[in-house]
Amino acid sequence: MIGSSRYRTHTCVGAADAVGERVRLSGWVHRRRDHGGVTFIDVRDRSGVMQLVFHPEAAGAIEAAKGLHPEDVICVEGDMVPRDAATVNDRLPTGGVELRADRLEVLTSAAPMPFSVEDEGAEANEELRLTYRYVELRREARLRALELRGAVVRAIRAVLDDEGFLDVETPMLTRSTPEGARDFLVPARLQKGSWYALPQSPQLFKQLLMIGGLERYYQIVKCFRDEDLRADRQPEFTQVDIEASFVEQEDIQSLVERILVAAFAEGGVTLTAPFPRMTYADAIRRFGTDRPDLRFGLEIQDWSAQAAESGLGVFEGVVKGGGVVRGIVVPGAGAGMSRKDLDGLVAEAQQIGAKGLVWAVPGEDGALRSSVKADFLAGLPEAFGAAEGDLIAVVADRERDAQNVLGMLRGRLAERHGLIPDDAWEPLWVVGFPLVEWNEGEKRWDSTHHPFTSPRPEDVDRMESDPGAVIADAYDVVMNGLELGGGSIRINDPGVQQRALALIGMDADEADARFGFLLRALELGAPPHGGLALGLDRLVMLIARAASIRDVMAFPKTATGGDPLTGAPAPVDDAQLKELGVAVTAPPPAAG
RNA sequence: GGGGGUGUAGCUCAGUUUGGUUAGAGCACCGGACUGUCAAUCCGGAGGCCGCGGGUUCGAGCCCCGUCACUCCCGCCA
Repeated sequence: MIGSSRYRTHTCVGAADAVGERVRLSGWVHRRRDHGGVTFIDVRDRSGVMQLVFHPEAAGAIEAAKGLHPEDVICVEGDMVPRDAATVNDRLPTGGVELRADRLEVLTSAAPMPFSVEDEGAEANEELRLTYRYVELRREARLRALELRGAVVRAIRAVLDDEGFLDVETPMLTRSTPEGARDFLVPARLQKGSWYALPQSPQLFKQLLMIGGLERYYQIVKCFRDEDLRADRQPEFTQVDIEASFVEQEDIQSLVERILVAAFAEGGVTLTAPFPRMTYADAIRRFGTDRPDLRFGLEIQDWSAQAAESGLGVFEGVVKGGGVVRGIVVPGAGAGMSRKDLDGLVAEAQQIGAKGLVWAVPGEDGALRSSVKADFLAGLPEAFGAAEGDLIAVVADRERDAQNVLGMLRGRLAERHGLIPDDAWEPLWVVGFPLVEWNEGEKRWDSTHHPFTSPRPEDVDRMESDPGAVIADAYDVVMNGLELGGGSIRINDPGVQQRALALIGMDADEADARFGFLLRALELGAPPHGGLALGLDRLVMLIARAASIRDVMAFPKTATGGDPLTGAPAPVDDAQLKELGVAVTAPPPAAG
């Protein structure tokens, strides 16, 4: 064990094997039980907890023990002894032994805690826990999450190192690119008026490494995106970034499968490779999302043809206008839902983006409880295979919007009605993404993945004539409805790259100004290459069965991007700004 | 930018339904008792800008308006 024996000869849990020995432990006071005569202290270090017992004979030590407070840092010495049979604690890994302490040194005394370390059942509110994150990290659950994260990283590195991948660092101060997420910017003091951007991913650098002949690169690296936060999204996060030369899609996929099998094994989850594949088109059609959760059914069904003849004005109008009428069946969900619940479901659908929602619940003898007159829905339960007590939710809209709403409702309803099995793991490759998508607001084509993604070779000829039909050599890996990572085979032909940039509205001059360095590099001998990036935080969150990405990060930020511990972000001195040539136009933040 | 939830002692929460005396409990804290506990127990004490601001009212923790913080979701996140 690393560490001077001045402080300890064993860890708290390790000492359990040292019965009969003289033992010294250091750690935090977990709990104190003072019986007037005999006094017990549970001392805790990273390994866990050991019970100390102080007897009145241990003069000096017991007086000090009676004065201890939770979280005092102490060093104790004594004899490891087995406990009497009657006092064994089966709920504690070290419950068969105890340290009969006769020397106690308080290394540091602690002020009263802002919240209890030992009572993990009482979760203090998250802002307070983040303000005192270093106290919260002492809790078992936090500690184990970080240990798991470390183990997952080690497992991933082992796979990549075995395969000859080289860990190479890329710059954090780099160039802003207009596509994708909003950049975090850093002013350049030596070139006032110019800015660095923090990387959204090392995308271009890893391609340049391939052109540089590295052949196999990986990096476990921080990335930055200035967008709104979510339970599974932080402004700075970690990617497992991978790129390889002379590879095809299947090579990357099987490598990533080996990585994920090893990573999930750290959490006791056995995954079977190869993972199933599904095309983007199928994913959207069946599940209304490009990252389907396959742990449950509730597939989207089409009722457009029948709806066109239903007699219901909304349905007929939508279908005539080129839209669709589609729905999902939630087994057993309708039986317990009141009119108020069902109205709430309609409101929820509208908040998600639906214009409306028609619900129906088949009852006894073919009766139908529904939000519109049952006559309009004749044949619907039969067509959808709905049984008595099931909930049928139907949306009529443009195809894209209907699929989107139903996709979201599908997940929410499955969750709410307990249709998601515990400890189920359903990995999936989604492939065959379109190269570009039409951006109606901006009236232009946007990259689905990013502008360096290669079209399938057989589609290159159609890039100009029918851009929307071009399929990309891109692939996402999905687990339980969460996107774990995505990648692609990259363009390695400068001409095709130029055409890809032109397709998303970048003329030759602009392309040259922004990505001239890449185009030039592609002209100087670029091997075929491709790769993928995994979201490490999300991956660990899944393996840890955590509810939030924050649970597997040591120092996460709040939903408004703040760090209650350090107070970041914060205003800076005028002198600092002047030195950088930066002026602030925003009003000063209100004092807390 | 939009929708929902939360905010009362250091912490976790009750009190808000139906406005009405001095706002309670457990843990933590301070003092005391206790020789085998493991959420130790028992006795006593201290601790409150009821998030903040405004309004209604004879009277507001409770009703109304605004605002802030945290949180979940939509938008956003190549």
